[in-house]
Amino acid sequence: MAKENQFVEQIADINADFPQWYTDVVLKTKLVDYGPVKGTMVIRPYGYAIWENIQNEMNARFKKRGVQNAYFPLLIPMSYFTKEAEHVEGFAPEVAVVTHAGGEELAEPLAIRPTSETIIGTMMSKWVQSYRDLPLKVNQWCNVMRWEKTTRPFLRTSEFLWQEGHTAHASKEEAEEETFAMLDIYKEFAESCLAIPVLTGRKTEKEKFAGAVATYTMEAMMRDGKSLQAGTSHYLGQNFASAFDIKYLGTEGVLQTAYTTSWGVSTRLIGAIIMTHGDERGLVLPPVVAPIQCVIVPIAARKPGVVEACEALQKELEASGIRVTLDASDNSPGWKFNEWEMKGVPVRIELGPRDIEAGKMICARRDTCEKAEYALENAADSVKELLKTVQKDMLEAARKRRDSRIVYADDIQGILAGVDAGNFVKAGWCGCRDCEDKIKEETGATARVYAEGETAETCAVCGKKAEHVIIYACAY
RNA sequence: UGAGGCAUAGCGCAGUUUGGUAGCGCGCUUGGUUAGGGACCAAGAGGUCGUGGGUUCAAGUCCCGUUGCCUCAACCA
Repeated sequence: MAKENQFVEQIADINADFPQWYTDVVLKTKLVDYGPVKGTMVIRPYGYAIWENIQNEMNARFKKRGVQNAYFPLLIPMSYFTKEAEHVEGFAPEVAVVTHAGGEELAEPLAIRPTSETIIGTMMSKWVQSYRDLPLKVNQWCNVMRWEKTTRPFLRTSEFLWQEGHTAHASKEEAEEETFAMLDIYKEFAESCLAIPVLTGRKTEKEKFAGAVATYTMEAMMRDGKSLQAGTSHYLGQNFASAFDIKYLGTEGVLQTAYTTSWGVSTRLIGAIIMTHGDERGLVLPPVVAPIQCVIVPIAARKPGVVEACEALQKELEASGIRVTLDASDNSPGWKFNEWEMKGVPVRIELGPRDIEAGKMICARRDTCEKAEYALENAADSVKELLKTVQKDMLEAARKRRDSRIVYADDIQGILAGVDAGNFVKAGWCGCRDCEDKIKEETGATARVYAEGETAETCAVCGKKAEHVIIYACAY
């Protein structure tokens, strides 16, 4: 019992105090540390490795769609922002501005990018002359800065890392298709790599990106029932192309304005992984992006042959492409079990004299905490198979949790009761802004996304005919 | 930005009411022992008490300011 208590002291009880659990976990598993400037975080190697795995998976998908990586400057002339009216209004309050450099006040203040539509639009206008230059598809991995009031590691920080893709097209149809295709890629990525089931669809006018014609989102349900916007894809129409003069000569020899899109996901995805899969023992990382997929814990390491057997197994797993670590530290096996569980390593192998004697190993999976015996022969195949199973089961478990917590409501009390109980709530909406505002005001929930293809009789607020079904939830 | 809470060794805390030489547990270092869910013994190292000012013979403790963090609310990926 004393040992149980010791374990509990490490991180807050996930059921009793989820926000504290989150903070404890991200710090204690060494994903992040706080930076010296308010709202900044240091992404430590264990956290950054997750980001690198995310980047690798996404880059492969982007490149398949003909998107090339590039890099645009951090500093953007303030005047660029004023060219698109809605955009500047939306971002002005949170832009950090450089006013001095080289010991002098600058003639024109420079914005630290909160997003790069303006500078990329400017460059695109230079690069696009002919329909032959289209479509133009670039992506950049970079940092952006948004001066937020309240911050939390990964979920909301003053500076964060993301990718932002920007494309320009000759036609509306093509640009819209690109917008949807990227949303599909995000969804497929979230589900197959992060094991996070997402709801995708359009945002309301109130919730859309400043300057977009339409914003499409993927929303994920966190353990506490709140929704996290995990990625967005914007159809920008000709808003930015007009403002930044992205024009081309078409096949008819007529000058035309292009259509653009932008889309992004951020390090917030790491927060989504933590809050979707985490449990009372700490992190549970999906194998595809886990920095360490498998840890080998030697039992009775001093007995002859144990270390050698563990090293041989490590080599074998490494050779087959598994990210494996051998924990050869002096800590007791029990200590290591807890430590690696807190760090969310998907599969743990226990290997001791008994197992070696019998030609076996014990594999414990992190998602269910089940242990099972496997033959040491073909160990790499068994571990690979197990990692796949864990990945698949994590998605299924998350999907079940989420689906059991989507409810319907007819009125505002129903929405309030639903979100208070940690649900996503589907309800009819007449389409007017007043009703949307009223829900926010009275329930704290916001319209996360349109429920495509669903119908309802009446608006939950005003009782008039419902034009849409909306998924409401409290959001991060 | 509004309301509340917190800040003392790497981490978690006591000490503040009533001012009087800086404490505890874990971790860390060294040596020895250690088999499967946070091992044990022994000896050590480690703190200008967030920060600036004030009161006092004397401040972790009292007074004023300030910064950061946490929770809730408003704004946002």
